[in-house]
Amino acid sequence: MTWSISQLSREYGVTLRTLRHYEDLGLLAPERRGTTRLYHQRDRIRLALILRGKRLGFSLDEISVIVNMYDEQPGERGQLEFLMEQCDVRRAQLEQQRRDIDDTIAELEVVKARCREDLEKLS
Amino acid sequence: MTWSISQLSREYGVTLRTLRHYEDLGLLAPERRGTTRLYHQRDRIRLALILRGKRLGFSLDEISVIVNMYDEQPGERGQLEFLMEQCDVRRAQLEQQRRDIDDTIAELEVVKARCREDLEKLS
DNA sequence: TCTTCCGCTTACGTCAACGTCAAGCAAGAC
DNA sequence: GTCTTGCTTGACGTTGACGTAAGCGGAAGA
Repeated sequence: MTWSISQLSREYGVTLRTLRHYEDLGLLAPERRGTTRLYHQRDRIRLALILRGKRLGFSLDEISVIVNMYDEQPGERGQLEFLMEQCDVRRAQLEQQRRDIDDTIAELEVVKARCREDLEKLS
Repeated sequence: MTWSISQLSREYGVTLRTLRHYEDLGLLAPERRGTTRLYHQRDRIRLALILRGKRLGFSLDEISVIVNMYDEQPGERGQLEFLMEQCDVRRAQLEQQRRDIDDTIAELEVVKARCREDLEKLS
């Protein structure tokens, strides 16, 4: 099962340009039948990872690091230790982000409560 | 108690240019003593909100909307309802982000576990 | 055969979020 | 006085993440 560039584009809500751009950056590497791109399941998974990274506000460079972490081959000791370190760094960053999110949600609820009060005074 | 631009800059780890840029966009509005900027507590709070928004990956335009939500005056019914709606929209977005974070953290743990296994095989 | 879709590459354009000078003012140190 | 330090306002430069043509190729339908 493979997909064309426009099928993938429609399905994930991104433009053709975007998909080609990600390829230029080495984030995607679809098969080629002649010059035409053929996307496999592994490309879809990568794309999903990329888009999730974007929703989290990471740059494509950072995303590149992250998605490549998922399919590293075993490698040598130093590299493995570096990879684990990177995991921890990302994790710390993500947990900070989650705290930020919780704080923001809490504050939004305060704003809403104030709105409700003001609305009641108006009626 | 007030702060100069370079004090604020040092404290929050942003450049002078950035602070002036935020002012150009209407995100900050420090007092002026002559031409010199004087930042008050309210400016510090706003800056903290802005930076938190950035950590969450929002654009300065979006951040502008959010921080201005915090200090809207009561206003009329339509506006209040719109504001509450905006709160819900943001909240939904933030909750999606939290799910993304949790998924990513879980996957990072998988990567780390694989690393640990590979390391053990090496020793 | 002609046109109409895809799809391809090349390349310049754009927008956000600043970076990076340049040039100038004002106040305190020497 | 002048030198340094800190602040100011332009204004052009840069980087990331694409947008937007322009121009071409191949397959498929009228």
